[in-house]
Amino acid sequence: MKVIFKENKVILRECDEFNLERTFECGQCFRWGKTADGGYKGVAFSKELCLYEHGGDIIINGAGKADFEHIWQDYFDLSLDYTAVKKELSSIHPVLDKASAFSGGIRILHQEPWEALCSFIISQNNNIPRIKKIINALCKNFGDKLPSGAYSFPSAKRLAELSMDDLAVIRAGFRAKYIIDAAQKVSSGEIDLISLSSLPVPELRQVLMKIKGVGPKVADCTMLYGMHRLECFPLDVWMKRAMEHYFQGMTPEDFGRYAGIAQQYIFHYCRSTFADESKSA
DNA sequence: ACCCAGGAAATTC
DNA sequence: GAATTTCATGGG
Repeated sequence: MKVIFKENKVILRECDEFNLERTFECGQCFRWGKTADGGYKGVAFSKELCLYEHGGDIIINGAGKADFEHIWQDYFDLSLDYTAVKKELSSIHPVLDKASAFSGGIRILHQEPWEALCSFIISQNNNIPRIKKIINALCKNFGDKLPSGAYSFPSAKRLAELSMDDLAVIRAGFRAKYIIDAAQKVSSGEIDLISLSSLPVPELRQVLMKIKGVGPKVADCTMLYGMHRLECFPLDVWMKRAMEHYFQGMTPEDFGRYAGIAQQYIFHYCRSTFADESKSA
């Protein structure tokens, strides 16, 4: 991959395995959306960015060299060779081979730990359009206004000050008390997401689950999407179905060090396949 | 009116 | 302890 810096723009040439739509719409993040001109715009690390695919290049609009090297290279996981990852996954199971080939271009974003934790608490027993709506309201009401007019994701410290009444405007329902508990534990230092993120996965999972509203699934999503622990394999209703259908007798550990990427490939594959079945039925 | 939504806590058996 | 019910809210 070649990286070209141009004013406030970064161009990625010969960047394999980066499909914007699949990466942003696969359910790992909730603050990116398609623009009228076919790009994807979103906010992360309190900065707004817009990406385009153009003639085989990826164009990152709104980032200079410093931010690219400090934030976005890591955020978009650009140093991992996904072609090699796919090859490694393909040999684990025939269906995974199929799912990997089908779902090329998905990258696991390295989001901020607090944003991932908070977002996946909100995601429980919920659907993606409404998750996005709630998070959007959360940012608009309690985040900081950026120069672009967009809003940052509010810090744990900011949310820890809020009462249930304050938080009612985001219409999070029963999840509101979980958000406040998480914000208090994180901002007080009782659960220090940064220093914890080097713990072994099983221990880290147990600590995260001390937060109200955080069970195994939310904990694993936080680790996978917010701490880049690629060996995590969140088991939701879709994945449980997939495990019964295609991977009987296998456990998340059987998917190896890139289990989280495998999980995304399988998720995308299953949803597309089942959606097609219901269309043709 | 009824059903479901990338779950987890509370309750019941 | 494992199975079931409840939890707010909005969209289809």
